[in-house]
Amino acid sequence: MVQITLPDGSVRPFERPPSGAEIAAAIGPGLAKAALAIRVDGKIKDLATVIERDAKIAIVTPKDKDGLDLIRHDAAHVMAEAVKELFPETQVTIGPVIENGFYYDFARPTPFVPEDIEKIEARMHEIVKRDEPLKREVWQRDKAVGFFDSIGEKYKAELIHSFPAGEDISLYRQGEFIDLCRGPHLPSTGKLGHAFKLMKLAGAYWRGDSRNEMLQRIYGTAWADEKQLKAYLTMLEEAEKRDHRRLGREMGLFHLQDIAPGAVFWHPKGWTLYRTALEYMRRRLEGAGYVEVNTPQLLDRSLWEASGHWEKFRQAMFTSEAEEKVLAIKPMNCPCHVQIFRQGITSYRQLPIRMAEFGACHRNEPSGALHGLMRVRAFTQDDAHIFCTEAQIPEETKAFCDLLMGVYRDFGFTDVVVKFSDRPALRAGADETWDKAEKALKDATQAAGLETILNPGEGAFYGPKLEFVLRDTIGREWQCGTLQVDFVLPERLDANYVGEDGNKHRPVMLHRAILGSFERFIGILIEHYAGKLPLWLAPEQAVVATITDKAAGYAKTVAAALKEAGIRTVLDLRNEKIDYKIREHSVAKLPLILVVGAREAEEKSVALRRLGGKAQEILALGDAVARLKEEAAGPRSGAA
RNA sequence: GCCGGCGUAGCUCAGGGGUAGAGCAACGCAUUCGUAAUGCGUGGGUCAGGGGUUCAAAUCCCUUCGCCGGCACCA
Repeated sequence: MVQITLPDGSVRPFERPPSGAEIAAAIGPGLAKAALAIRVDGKIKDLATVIERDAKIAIVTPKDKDGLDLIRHDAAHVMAEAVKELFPETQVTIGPVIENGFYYDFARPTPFVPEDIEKIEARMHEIVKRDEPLKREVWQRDKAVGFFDSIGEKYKAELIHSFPAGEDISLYRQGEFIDLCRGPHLPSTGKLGHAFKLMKLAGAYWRGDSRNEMLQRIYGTAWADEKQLKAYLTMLEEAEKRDHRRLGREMGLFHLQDIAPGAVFWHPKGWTLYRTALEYMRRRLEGAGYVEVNTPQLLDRSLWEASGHWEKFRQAMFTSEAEEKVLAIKPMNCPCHVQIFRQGITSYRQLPIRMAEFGACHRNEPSGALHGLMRVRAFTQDDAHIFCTEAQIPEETKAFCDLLMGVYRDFGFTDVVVKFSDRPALRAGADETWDKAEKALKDATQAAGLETILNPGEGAFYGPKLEFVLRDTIGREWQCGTLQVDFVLPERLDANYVGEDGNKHRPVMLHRAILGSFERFIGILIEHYAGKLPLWLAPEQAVVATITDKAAGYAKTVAAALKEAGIRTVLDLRNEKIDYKIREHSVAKLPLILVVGAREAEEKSVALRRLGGKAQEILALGDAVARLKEEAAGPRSGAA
């Protein structure tokens, strides 16, 4: 007698040890049909698993997150089976579940071409129709290695070699195809259903190492039903519509050009947006007790040798020559800031010094990494270095976290994940120093009311760091802010201050940024808002559009009044129908349209229409200006 | 950097050995209009760059550059 406890707490006795499928059938025929796997005391197993003793179980269906993962995992296996049938010379390697789908990496002498993908997908649907049962088999390790070697699957054999010795190996058989896999799996290929689609073809290195051979990866997406699949595909289309590269062009913000890979040509509107963000940051930093500096672009090689960049980051640095000297274009501002710190003698009374620079940096990013504004070679950071004593780390960190969260809020981001990266295996500095630095960072984030996720061993070699990740409207994550504790650079570049005791001491440097690079952050803003920027950031905030020439004189008065109030205003006096003008300015995502015709000119009013809205609001000119001035001024928090 | 795809007018794209095309945009003329596209007309090209095959190349081949999707990288 086996007692099976169901999720609702009820207990069912079975005469003989039942399989998962039998339990599902005992509960009901609907569930039996939907059943994909069984959860036994919290662990997912094949539906065929026989439950030998009393247990708490749950039947896994496509509605579970786990069930969906099973579907995706099986989709990968079915794809591998399809590939083996169509292209028998191909070797299979690994095929995991990923967010929204799955992939499988294949090894073959010639890469797949896009038409192959269609054939593979069609074959997958056939395999689902065949409804092949999946059977788990447990093999001895040596036998498994021998088997995979014998059928020419050397990657699988290599995988088994990397598994712990003495462990039995599980294989799953479906039709003619047999694959190394931990499982669990669906009972048969028919359970996969047809809500999947192969998405893209890509190269990927074996075991993620660029020294290894490149495999052919096929990505796919898979869902519990057609409706979910369609929703996902629609979401991808929506994401494409908010692509900052497309919107940047459509809205006339910037362009990129072959003659300057990884560098941005900012057009007037884009530059206005950039400046608005920069001036906002400048105001916030001033309010938070920072001083702003500006340092050279080209610096002698000797500085970079001293800082350690020449040794570690040479390949990412652009260099130039002048009179037989090698100069490097700065990839970072920090060594320059230490130079300013070193001028004259600094007293402990002056610390902390918060030194900010909107410094233009260049990094020679690999060509394949470049991506619109998100990954560029020339960029400007909202960079600052806080020179302080060890004792000041907690309060400076707390103050920084507060400032950062306020800034994100003002830009419209409230969902922020904080990652805490602690000491890496290879590091500089004594363990006691690390203890102090890590504790200080952690305490300070707590004091600032922030939860952190541990990122073990991912700190910089010179100190622990915090990383601030924003989540945008459609759920994507962007790492923007950072705070790094650095004991090394002050040492290498010989920065000192005179302490209370009259002796020389090393300051600690906190490297910190909130937006990261302006280029990238503006890209994120564009995508977050799908181009519909909040009023205070919009490059053109208002347009005054006339209905007839008769209102032109008055329209000029209205535009002048708005400009006088500091609102970025354009005037549209063109001889076009008002429908045309409204459509054009709406497509351009201009937040405020003020329509004026004979009636408004007569009454000294405006008809205000907001982007996306249908209704118009008739306001007296003076009221409109006063109200819009207030709205367009932007966030007030922390303003200096 | 690596694998695959792509590069034709400002944008979106058709054309695939024999005179370079469309829509939108731009420009001109007419229209003076009440909340998401008025009509007619005009101009616009090193078919990414270089080399080759051919009587003839946007088209076929080689190569360089750039872009796109991944991978690796992201100090």
